This record gives sequence, structure tokens and C-alpha cells, in this order.
Amino acid sequence: MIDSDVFDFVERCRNHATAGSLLSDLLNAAKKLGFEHLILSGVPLGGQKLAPMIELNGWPRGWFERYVEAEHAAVDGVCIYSAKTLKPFLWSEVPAKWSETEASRRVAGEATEFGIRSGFAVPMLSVHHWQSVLSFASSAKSCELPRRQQAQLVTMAIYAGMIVQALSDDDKDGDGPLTDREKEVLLWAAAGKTSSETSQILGLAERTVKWHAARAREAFGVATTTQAIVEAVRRRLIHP
Amino acid sequence: MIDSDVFDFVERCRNHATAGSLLSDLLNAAKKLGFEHLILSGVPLGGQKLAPMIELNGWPRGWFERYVEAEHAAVDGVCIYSAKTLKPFLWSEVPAKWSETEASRRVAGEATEFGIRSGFAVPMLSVHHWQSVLSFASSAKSCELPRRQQAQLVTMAIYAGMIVQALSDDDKDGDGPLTDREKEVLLWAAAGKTSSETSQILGLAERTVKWHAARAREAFGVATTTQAIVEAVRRRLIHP
DNA sequence: CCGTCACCTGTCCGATCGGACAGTTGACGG
DNA sequence: CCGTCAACTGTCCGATCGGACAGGTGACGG
Repeated sequence: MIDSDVFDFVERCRNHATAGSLLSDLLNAAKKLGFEHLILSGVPLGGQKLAPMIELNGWPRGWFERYVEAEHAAVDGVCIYSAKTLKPFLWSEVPAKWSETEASRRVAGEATEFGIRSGFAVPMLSVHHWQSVLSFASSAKSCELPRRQQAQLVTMAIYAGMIVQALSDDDKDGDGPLTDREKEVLLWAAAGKTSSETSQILGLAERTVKWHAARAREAFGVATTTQAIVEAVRRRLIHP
Repeated sequence: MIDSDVFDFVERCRNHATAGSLLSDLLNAAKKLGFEHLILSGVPLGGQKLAPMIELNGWPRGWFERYVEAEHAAVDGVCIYSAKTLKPFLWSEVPAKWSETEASRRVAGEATEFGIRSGFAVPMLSVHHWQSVLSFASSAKSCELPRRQQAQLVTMAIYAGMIVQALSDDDKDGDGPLTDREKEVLLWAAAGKTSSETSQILGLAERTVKWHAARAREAFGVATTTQAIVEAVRRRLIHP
């Protein structure tokens, strides 16, 4: 694959209106570099066992289901390492600490049944601020991917991540669920201020501050102000 | 500039150990496309006036200082629109709603004194989950940047953002400031659970839950559990 | 002209938090 | 063998939150 093919892909990205068309385009491009499968998903951070969110699923039929059902994400060295770094890496480069566990080897063993032997992972910050990883998988026993090809894959990966992101937040033009005052109150609360402190900062009555916080809670349908703050951060309405 | 130049840049990125060397490399590359200046900075989200964080500063001497001191970020159409979208755009494409304000036109006017007339902005999620923008600036009166060149700039921009990110979080290998239990407690607190609810979920005494939360607060040197949660999210120790 | 809505304010009170005190247990490394 | 540290548990109490009650103002559009 030559450099301009990558840019052809990048240019086509603009036109993809659905995750599906993006996925098939990306799969085609990856195939030219020897990677038949790929997946873009969130990674579980330290100790969390929540099922990660899948953004693009280009894994072999069956393998994906097996992986999810067996909760492989929690022990897969590739997945764990993806949560620790932001640099792209070959699966073979995962530190022994995570790849040489019994559980991780079992995952790798099962993968071969579906024609997956090696791969290249590109960690990134994706949708909703979650750390994600786009993993390219190959049936080749080992891959010594030249720098240039790595750079090409990374470029397509982070671009695809960006498109997925853009597809998932469309309604940015509207005013959003929170008023400016509500955002302000949440922001100061996130900074550790009490209601009375915030009231002095903003020149309001303490009661008013608590009232705005209550409105923010209602807007998100949550019980605590902390939850409202987390939600507002997730939706990029404020940044702490 | 040909496609392979971009990949040369991408490959060189691996070797940049400081933001300074990355910046000069990026400036050189941008110049080939007609953009003499650039800046990578956080953007203020709705109603916030906090000074955005500057990651890479390649703006003309003087203009940067003026911009910050006059708090132009709060009224600059390019800056405001960068907070609303994740798609790259030419400065001339900023919707009138934000670009046609008196204040925004004043900013654009002042910029010409420093040889900045047009530009291309690439919004992204950068360090610490903040929405950021890499703005390329040109002295050309108007730029009709072909798609291909836009794709090249975007590629370099998001790659540079990734590198800045990687440079800023180095100590990912260590255990981090929080234990697994502390993360768990924060996670449930972020989900709106009270201490007693969390104690039942985790099978602990309520006192213990509060104690873990206290440890987490200490670890970050903050006063409230909410602050600890926000900090943990910012540092990507948990994702809510 | 009147409804709607953001914005603002007040009181009352039980639930919850956060700080300060004082411990036990088990694992791990020097 | 002993120090250290994560993990765990307890009581007491003032500060704070969150829910429920009941309002007033100004702007904006139908």
C-alpha cells in the first residue's frame, strides 16, 4: 500500500454517513496491509469489569461473541496494555507482565481458531472520552510491520476514530440540556466548592446555587450533583 | 507537499522527545502548505472563561500575548466554533452566528497586524480529555485549500495531538495514585450511589467505603469526593 | 396580552458527608 | 523477624446536601 492510498481513504472518510460503510472501507484498506480483521472498542480501565463499548466490529463471526461472553477483555494482554499506553504497538510487543499470564495465552490460543495470530493495536481517546483501541488482526504467524506501514495504519486508525466520534455527536448546534448558570454551578462544584462558597463567587444566594444544581440534576435525570457533573463532562458541556 | 512528506513527518514524530522539537517539525511541514503559524490549545466550553491550556505555541511573538491578555478566546469565532464541532474547518467556514459578531471581527482585524489572515482549524480531544484545537494560520487573504491538502493537515494535526498527549503522560506504567478499591468506590459514587449503597454492593461496612473515599481525596489532595472523581476521570484512572 | 421560561430567593428538615479519634488483620519485602 | 502498607471496622459530630414546601422578576415570542 502506498501513501496516497491512505489519503484516499482519509478523503473518503468525509463521505461515510454510517459506521458500517466506514468499517467496510477500513477493512478493505487494512487487507492491503495484511490485516483481515479489526475492531474499535473501549478498553476497561484498572479493575473495572464493565463491558467495553464496541464502536466498529470487524472481527470474525463467532470470535466476537466468544470474546464478549467469556469476558476475555479483562485478561487479554493486548486489551490491558491498550489501557496503559497511548502509543501504537504490535501485539508481540505487549510486556510480559500482561501477555505471559495463563489467561492471556488462553485468549491468544482461542483466537487462532478464528484465524487470528498476530496484530497491531492503536490506542486512542475516542467517543465519550473513553480510552479505546483499534486492533488490526492478521492470520500471519508473526508480523514485522515496517515503520512506514505502521504509520499508515495509525493514520487510518485515528482518522477512523475521529469519524466515529463525529458520527456519534451530531446535535452540537443546539443549546444543550444545561443553561450557562447551571454549567457554572456544576463547574465550581467540580472544583470542590460548597454551595455557600459558590454563592459568594457568583454573587448569588446559597439557595439559588442549590436550586441551579437541582435543575442540572433534573436535566440529566440523576440523583446526585456528582452524577450531573460526570455526565456534563462526558457530554463535553464543561471541562473541569 | 506530497503524501509521503506527511508520512515522513509521522515517522519522525516517534523520535520527538519534547514539545519544542515537535513544534518546529510541524511548523516546517505546515509552511510547505502555506501556513506559517500554528497553535494547539484547549478551547473554552460554553460560558467558561478559564484560560485555555496551551500545548504547542507557534504563533507570532506578540500576537499570542495580545490574544491571551485581551481574553480573545472568549469571543473569537474560530475558537468558539472549535468547541462545538469535531470536524476540521477553514476559518472562513465558521458559521456567521459566531464569526459575524463585532468582537470576533475585531479579533480577526487585530490578527492581520501580525500577518494572519486566514486559517484552517482541526478540533480534537487532546490532553486530559479537553477539547482542543490545532489552528493553522496563513497570511494569504483567503485560502481555498484542496481536500487533499486538508487531509494532509488533519493527519499531521491529530498525530501531533497524539504525541503531545503521549509526552504529557509518562508514568503510566506505575500503579498510579489510586488502589483498585479506591477506584471502585469512586466509580460507584460517580454513579450516584451513597456510601451505604456502595457498602452493600461491595460487601463492606459503610465506614470502610467512606474511608476509601477519604484515601482517594488524600491521594489527590482535594477536599471533596466529587473533586476526586473528576480528577480520576481526567487522569483516565476510571471511566464513568 | 399572556404564557413560558431562565433566573432568582426563602424556610424547614432528615439524610449524608467529611473530619477526628482509635484500632485489627494479612501480605510482602528488607 | 519486623516494618510497612492496603484493607478493613468502629464512634462521634458539625457541616453540607437534597427534597419539599412556596414564592417574585424580567425577557421573549405567539
